Parts: sequence; structure tokens; C-alpha cells
Amino acid sequence: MANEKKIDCVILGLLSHEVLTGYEIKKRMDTTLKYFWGASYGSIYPALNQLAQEELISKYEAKENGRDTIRYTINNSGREYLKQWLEVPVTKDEIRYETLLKLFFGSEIGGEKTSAHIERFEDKIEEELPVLKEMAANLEMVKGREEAHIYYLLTVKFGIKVYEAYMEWCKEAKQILKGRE
Amino acid sequence: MANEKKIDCVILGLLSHEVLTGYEIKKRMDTTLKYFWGASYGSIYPALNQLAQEELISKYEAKENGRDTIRYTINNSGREYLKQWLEVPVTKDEIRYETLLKLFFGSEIGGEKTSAHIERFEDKIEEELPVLKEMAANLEMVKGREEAHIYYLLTVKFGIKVYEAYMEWCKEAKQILKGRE
DNA sequence: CTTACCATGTAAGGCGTTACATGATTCA
DNA sequence: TGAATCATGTAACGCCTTACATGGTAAG
Repeated sequence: MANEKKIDCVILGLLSHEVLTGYEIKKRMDTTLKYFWGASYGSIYPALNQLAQEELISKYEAKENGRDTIRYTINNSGREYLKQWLEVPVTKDEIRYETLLKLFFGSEIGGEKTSAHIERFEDKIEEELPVLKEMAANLEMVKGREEAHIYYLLTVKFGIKVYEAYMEWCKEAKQILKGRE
Repeated sequence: MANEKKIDCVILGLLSHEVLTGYEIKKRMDTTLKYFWGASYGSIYPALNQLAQEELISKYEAKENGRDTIRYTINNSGREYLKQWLEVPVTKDEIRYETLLKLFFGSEIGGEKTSAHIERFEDKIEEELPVLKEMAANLEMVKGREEAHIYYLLTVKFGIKVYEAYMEWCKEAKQILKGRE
């Protein structure tokens, strides 16, 4: 029970909330989970097939709006597996900020060019922050309805807190670099 | 010039500051860079050999305190390579927070067990925050001496800002979960 | 004398992305 | 009619970690 593949756990988690297609799972990754996790089709589809083979999830092929689709549902064994993983303490949270890396070696290219990296970072955050805030507002309204909403809200609140810290840091960092010119 | 291996860039960056052994590079990763990057011996040593073969860095074998060591220095071509990479805009900052993932699916195991994840996360941050603050204090004192210090300080300040945001969020999150019991 | 640290590396295997391949439907 | 979106998948390849393998030195 030590080395679960993360992609399996994410998929099981998403299927524990809803019945989904592979395509929809990818969409969840790119919207809801994007602030702390990601995955590509190249890992999602093979994982779905493998999970189905192990009977942790079930496959339902159908024609929806003339399109061939495959919907997946979670089985009891899959829910068990998910629960067990959820109870194991986290071993590794990882960050790989290329921006910080480029910043760290900034003396090679100087303050102006380094500030440009900070600004691009800032722009991205500034763009995404309102999206997160809207998510939070929507969740605040419906949070009583479903148990899962509150947990979703917590992750969104995490995103907001962190993004706001990023914004503050960007301003400070640019100021410090400007003062040195 | 699009697809540089990150490990190469990190190594070149570290060698642009100091002459180092592979072992020392690993130590830098585990202390200075650990807040936004990581690497293992299994990627460091092969990368060093490859970079030496491409003559971006130079190898100096010696006996230090009776130990066989290999010191690496950066070459002009290596410094050029590093600079070029530093000027390219960042394409991907990635986060993989297993803690957030487990939180997101928290409804499966309930508020109490989810709070335990938050507390472990909090403990780790609480432990590392003073280390960062000390780093910052030390850097503030010596920052006039070397150009590179200021950039290093910026990354440390980033760490502090973010970690403080984490702490605030942890308190809030635990409160929210407690209110639901 | 034994534990921790210094020091260098390899091999196997896992995990995941990118790019490719295909084809239907919806919307402008 | 063409672009965007829905929908599923594979193959090649790259990158990295884990575990293993080895041996010297410093400190208690």
C-alpha cells in the first residue's frame, strides 16, 4: 500500500464525485485541479484502461449525441483503494518553479531582464486570481448542498492565499531590483 | 535553444557562482534550492559528465584531505549557454501538492482525518520557516558584497512570503473543518 | 570502533509528456 | 465550410528517482 501511482488516485478521486469520460477527466485536471496537479491524455487513458482491468472502476460504452463515448464509474474496491491512499500521510509535496530558478541565477543577466521574468509571472497570477475568486464565491453559495464542496472550497482558498502572497512578493521583488539599478 | 535540460541549467547556474564537486552540488539542492527545486545523485553525476564532455564545464581531479574528489568549473561556453537559457521566458512552473490532492478528496475520509493532513503540512512549514528567516537575515547583512546575494535573497523572500501564506491558510482550513463537525 | 559524513557513480525501472493518428459534431 | 470542441487512443522518447555498489575519513 506504499507506492500507489498518483494518476490512479486522482482518477479514482474524481470518479468518486462523478461519472466521467476520459476527456472530462482531462478537463477537470485543466480547470479544477490545475492549481495543484496536472496530467495529459497520454497518462489518463492508459490509466483508465488499467484501472478497469483491475476492476477498480467500470466501463460503460455508449453513443452520446452520435459520439462514441466511454463513461467510467468507481467500484467499491476502487473506493476502498482511494480511502486507503487518503489515510496514508503525504510523503512528498513538490514544487518546480523555473521562474525562481531563473531568478536565483539572475546576476548573470542583470536586474532588468530578471524583472521581466517576475512580470510575466505576475501577469499569469493576475489573470488567474479572479478565476479562483469566482470559484470561491460560487462554492460559498452552494457549500451546504454537498459534502465534497467544502473540501473543494478549501483547495480554492489555498490557491487564493498563495496567489495573493505571490502578488505581494512580485511587487516587493521588483522594487528591490529597481533600487539597485 | 528551446529544450534545455533543466538539470544542466541548474548545475551551470551553481557553477557560475562557485567551483563545486558533485557532492556539494547535491548539498546546494538540498539546502539553498530545496524550496523550489530538487535533484538526486542519479541525475547530477551523469549530467556533470555529459556537460564536461560537451566542454561547457571543466573537470579537475584532485586529492583533498586524502579523498578523491572532482571539482568542476564553468567554461565560457557554459556561461554563454546559461545566459541564453536565462533570457528565454519561463514556459512552465509546476506544483504537485499531494496534500492538496488528498484535501480535495477529503469527503471520502471526513474532516478529522483530513485535518491531520493539514497539521502535518503545517508542522513541516513551521519547522522550515525559521530556517528561511535566518537565511534572509544573513543575506541582508552581506548583500552588498556580491551581486548574486541579492537574487538569492529574493528567492528566500519568496519562500518566506509563501510559507507565511501557507500558515495562515492552515489555521483557516482547520477552523472551517472544525466548524462542520 | 562505529556512526556519520564525504565522495562518486551505475542500472533498472517508473512515470509521464509530446507528437501523432483518427474521426464526429457544433457553432459561427 | 472551416474552426473549435468532443472523444479516444498509441508510440517514442526523455527524464528522473530508487536502490545498489564502493570506499575513504572524521568524530564521538
